[in-house]
Amino acid sequence: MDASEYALAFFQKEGFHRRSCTGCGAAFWTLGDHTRCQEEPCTPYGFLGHSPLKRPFSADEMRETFLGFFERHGHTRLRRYPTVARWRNDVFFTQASIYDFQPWVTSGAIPPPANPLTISQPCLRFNDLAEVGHSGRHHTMFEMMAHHAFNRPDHEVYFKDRCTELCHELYVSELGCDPKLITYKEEEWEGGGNLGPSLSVGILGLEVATLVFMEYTRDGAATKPMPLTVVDTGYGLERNTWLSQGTRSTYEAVFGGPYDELRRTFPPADAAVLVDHARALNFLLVDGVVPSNSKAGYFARLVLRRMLRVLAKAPEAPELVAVLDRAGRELARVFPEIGEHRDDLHRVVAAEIDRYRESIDRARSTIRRFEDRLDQEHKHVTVEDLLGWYDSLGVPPDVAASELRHPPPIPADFYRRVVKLHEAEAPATDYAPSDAGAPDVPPSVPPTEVLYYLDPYTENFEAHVVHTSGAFVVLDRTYFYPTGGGQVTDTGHLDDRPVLEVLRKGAWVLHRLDGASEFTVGTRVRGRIDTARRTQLMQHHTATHLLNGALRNLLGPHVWQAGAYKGPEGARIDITHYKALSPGELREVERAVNRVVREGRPVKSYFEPRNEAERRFGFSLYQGGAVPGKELRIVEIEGYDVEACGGTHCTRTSEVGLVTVLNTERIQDGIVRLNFAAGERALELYERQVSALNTAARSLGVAAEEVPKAVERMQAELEGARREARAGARQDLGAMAERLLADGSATLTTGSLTVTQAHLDLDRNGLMEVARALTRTPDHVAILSSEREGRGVLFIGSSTKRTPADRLFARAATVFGGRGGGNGSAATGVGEPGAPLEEARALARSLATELAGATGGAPTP
RNA sequence: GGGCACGUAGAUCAGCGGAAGAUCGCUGCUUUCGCAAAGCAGAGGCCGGGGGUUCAAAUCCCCCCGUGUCCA
Repeated sequence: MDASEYALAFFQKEGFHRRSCTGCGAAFWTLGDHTRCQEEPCTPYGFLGHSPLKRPFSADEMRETFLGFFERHGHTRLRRYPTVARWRNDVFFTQASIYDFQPWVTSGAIPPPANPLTISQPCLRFNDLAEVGHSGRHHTMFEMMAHHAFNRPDHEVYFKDRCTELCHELYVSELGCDPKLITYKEEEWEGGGNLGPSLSVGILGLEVATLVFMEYTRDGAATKPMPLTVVDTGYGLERNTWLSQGTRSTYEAVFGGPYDELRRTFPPADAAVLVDHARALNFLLVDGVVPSNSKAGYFARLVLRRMLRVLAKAPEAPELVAVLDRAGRELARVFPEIGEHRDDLHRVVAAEIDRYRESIDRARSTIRRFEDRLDQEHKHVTVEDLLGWYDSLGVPPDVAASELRHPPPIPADFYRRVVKLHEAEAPATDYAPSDAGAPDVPPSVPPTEVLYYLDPYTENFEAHVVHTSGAFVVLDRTYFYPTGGGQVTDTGHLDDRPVLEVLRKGAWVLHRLDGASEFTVGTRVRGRIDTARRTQLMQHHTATHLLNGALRNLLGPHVWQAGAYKGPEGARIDITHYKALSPGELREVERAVNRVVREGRPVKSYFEPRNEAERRFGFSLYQGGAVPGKELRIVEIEGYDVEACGGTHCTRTSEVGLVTVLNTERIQDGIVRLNFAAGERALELYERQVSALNTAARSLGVAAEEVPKAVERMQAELEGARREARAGARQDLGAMAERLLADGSATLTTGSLTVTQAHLDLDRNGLMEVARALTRTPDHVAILSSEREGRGVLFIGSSTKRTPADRLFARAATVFGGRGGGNGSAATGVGEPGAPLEEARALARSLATELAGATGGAPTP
């Protein structure tokens, strides 16, 4: 990046000079006479014990000071966004304040909620999990304080100069830092296809802030200016609080009381892990993450289990919920939503703790059995075994070792070796935009005016064609609803041409026809919506909100919508929940929903400023994901459910008609899916089910209500009959064996050995059963053959070691030709077509009598 | 999203190419005034589902389904 990028007028005016750090070589700006940038490792921490700021700040004070400062300087204060980045599918968590505005605001698709703005955004990062507690400054959850500005060519808010000036003023005037202590280090920033200059702000060894200026887009090797430039700053709340206090670690500075209390029982590193994880878990849970084995839920499980493991180290340790609660109370002062869900949060945590205990108990017994087996072979458990158990059973190595009589030493790099186990695996799939397949629209085309919010019942309208591309048509205005928010596309007609699909791309709505568009730009067209389909979609969408509301009421506020689909044939909603729904819960939900349907409550859809809406309804608004923009579209079912939603809805709940939940399934750990239908479709399905039930009742000859009982009875009968048949067959085969024994021509007794041989009309299993019956007595050899599909089948059983069945078979096989084998007590095989079965049996028999130490008579047929 | 482990009797599990097992629980009998206990006898299995390989599959291979776990 060109050095001129950093030659800010602000630096010139204030008299900063540019130096090259003798440590890392990077260029930096300063008012002081530093030869090195004021960041670790070039400069060691110099604030421990004596802070450069005017006074120590608590975390709450620091946050308020920061936000207040930027408010006074023309910024709008925003409430935090959820820590779970539901509006993005490339990441699970909000990892920086700018994530709140990606991709829609930063790409220019949607205006920012305020401009400029300031926010303190709780962020979650799990990459340095192992460092937490040890480094003194790593956290899984931290707050990124920030001021952002979004500049359009026609509306410049501020950029490098003003941003740096604000930052400098914050530290110097507001926080009382000696201006000579601050260095601004030049750094190139690049991410997400964008790049720009950035300044890293260092004070006495600590990087306290980063100022990033998103200015260019990467286009291969070349770069081009962005139409929208972005000021992206980040000031770590924890670091700045630490700076102001100069304590040994950030944990003491930030966590105060809860940390000190835990220090009475735990060493510093463990106490830090507990307070850090407790804070992260509070946010995760309140934002609707249910612990599970994959995706976002796994991280909740991970931190929860780590807490349990740390707590297990001390016998007098508090309960996990107590630690969680203590952290929650601190947070609730600033984030009231955390205090509101306490009881529900406890239920979720209790369920997860139970699961962990069960899981460990299971693993323990597996480990014990494994060692028992090894003992018999005089072997011991290896480190590889421990790794395997951690990976597949989830037993931490110390727990496993405590279970073993001869544990291997646990290597220090155990967890690094676990990571190695996973190195060769395929990476997670990438972000795929939802408008795939739609062509780009030139920016000169005026944005589409969407009318479906004005009146969702409109069937016919007129509009002008403003752009066409292949089969796609863009109108100046449209009532067609494009696929989005889980609601599928409208269909209908433009003049006589069928509209198969409607997509949203940026500011435009694209109508896909059944073939190349022949419309010319400027033509007036008549649009007609397929209203039967649209009505069904609206019913499904409103029913989705009703279900969501009912589920949250019944199960608790940990229930969040984790996905939804509203099609013409049916709909589904996925919710976060820690166990499968019982039939009773399901019935209750269905009843509650249909009661609200019958009540005919108004469904109000309106736009409202986001801060106002958030203040009134809280974060549960964002069931479908956080929606950027100054204004939110609110869909409110009076007294029941409120969500930010872009879909089309009925205006009264009674229009939904009927909601029937078809079934539920646990689609993954922590997520339950409800398949349902509403309106016409629900009736249709209902009718179909009733008619199926009636048909079944008729053929069973019982009343409809009796069908379950009748089926149960039939199943029991069937089971009994099958058992009888099996017993009968066995008896028949037993009788056949009796007859063979009674038939002198089939058996031959030589000394103590009895040989029975015969050709029967049975399959291999039949031969086996007869042989089994015959060899129930000791010193018995059974040589049985049959023919199946033109090939001879031979089965030999022996109840004495003197005449091993496999040896007898091997002898028979010399003429039999086929392949087969077995063991001492049973052997079987299939012969070549036309093999002499009789001779084969005779050979086996003569060997048997020979082995029994006696001479046999002539073979009998 | 990916890796690994596991699905066998009501429960917990063994068996890992050659005729489905153990322990507990259950039923009956013996013993007892009765219970507990002991002894004996017995019932109880689509070896998760579907394909394939093989003379032969609970066992080996592939694909599903379910559960657990680790890693993103």
